[in-house]
Amino acid sequence: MNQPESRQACGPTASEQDQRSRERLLRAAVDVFDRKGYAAASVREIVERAGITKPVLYYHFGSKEGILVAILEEAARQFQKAVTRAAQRPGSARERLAALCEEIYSLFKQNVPVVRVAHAVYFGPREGLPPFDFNVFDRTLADALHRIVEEGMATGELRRAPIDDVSTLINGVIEVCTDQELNPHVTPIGLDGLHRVLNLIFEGLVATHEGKEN
Amino acid sequence: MNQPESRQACGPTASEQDQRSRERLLRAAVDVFDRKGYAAASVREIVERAGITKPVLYYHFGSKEGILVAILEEAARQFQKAVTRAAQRPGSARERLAALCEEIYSLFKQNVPVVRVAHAVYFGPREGLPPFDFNVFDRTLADALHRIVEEGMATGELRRAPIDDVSTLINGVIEVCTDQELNPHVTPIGLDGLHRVLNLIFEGLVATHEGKEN
DNA sequence: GTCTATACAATGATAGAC
DNA sequence: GTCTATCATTGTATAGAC
Repeated sequence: MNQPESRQACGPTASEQDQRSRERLLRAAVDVFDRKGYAAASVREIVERAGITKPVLYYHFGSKEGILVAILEEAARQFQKAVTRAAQRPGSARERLAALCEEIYSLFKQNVPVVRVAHAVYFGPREGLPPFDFNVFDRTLADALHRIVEEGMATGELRRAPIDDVSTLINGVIEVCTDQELNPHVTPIGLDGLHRVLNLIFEGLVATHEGKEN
Repeated sequence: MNQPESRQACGPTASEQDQRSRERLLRAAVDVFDRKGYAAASVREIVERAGITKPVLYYHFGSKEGILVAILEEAARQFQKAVTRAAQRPGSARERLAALCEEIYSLFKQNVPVVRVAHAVYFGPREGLPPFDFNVFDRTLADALHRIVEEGMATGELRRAPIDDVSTLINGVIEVCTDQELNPHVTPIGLDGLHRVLNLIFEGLVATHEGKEN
């Protein structure tokens, strides 16, 4: 995999060819898993779409499950990177929460097929699960949310309330907006809509706030 | 199916036996679809679990897909019934929205396996879909939400805002709470949590409301 | 590292008796 | 309406040559 490359430029190396096949397989697998579902996807269709043959897939990933795990691991890396990046931004709690939601929404919007595959596996059957820790997504997001909300309450910017409830609520906003991107029959609310909904929960839905102290 | 029953009570009728097999098959199918996923579920396992044989399944439902559609249709009926019942309740917009959320949450909580199956198919692969209108769920809920929110704004109880944004928000609260029931790794927020989160969005997250007029 | 050819298990569905 | 027995197809995975 990592052998030194002391050679002239005269066509693809063996390991370059290697990487190219790997990437083609990953792209093809995401596409087929997305359209057919993991269980109904056939190795035959994946390799045909990648323009190579079956043994190449088994050489690189060992099994059909192996290529799914590789996809999920890459998705988890991207997700953690995005959340970490957003969580480190400066500003008020409200700004930082909005930035976090925006970051995740954009990431999902740019990778809809992968997100659909991950979503399907996450909520999918409990028997026959691939060896992958699905809760990295939850934990990563929950930690970031918890930290920001806690600070927002400490500075008095946010109302006192159970932190986990607030996290759940923000989680719901992200979820409902991203889920709209996954469903082909629904017209997504978009980034603007996401911000409008966030404003709603910060300002509150009721018109008169006579009893808001606590 | 509906032949008259002019006979003494001396053991199960043919049509009674019929219904019994049908129900056993439906229960077994929900269980196996839930655990293995629709595509990975085998007819063999379903009929074994139901304690009957393959031809009985094909006699009643025609195909593996047919039994899935039957499950979804029954789920849609239950859902519409629950939403209609909740939407007709009296009270303030806030009370009615809470009642609607509670009704749906309770229905889902009492039928987790079926909901998981429906959820998986709803977000599942677009190719190989069963002949079923998945948007009955969306439309039923969206209509009910729209009506209540509209009335709440007309009476001045709720702040003026895009109705669809408010609907999306309530939708997100329902979604995030019910999704927690579907994921075995997460401890659900429960009915109390649902109400706390709803209170949060009605009252708003920010501590000081200096610019809350529109 | 990639190919051709194939092993072998499991699947959805049906024919025909009762 | 329910059974036994069976079919044709498709699936994942691999052996062995290059």
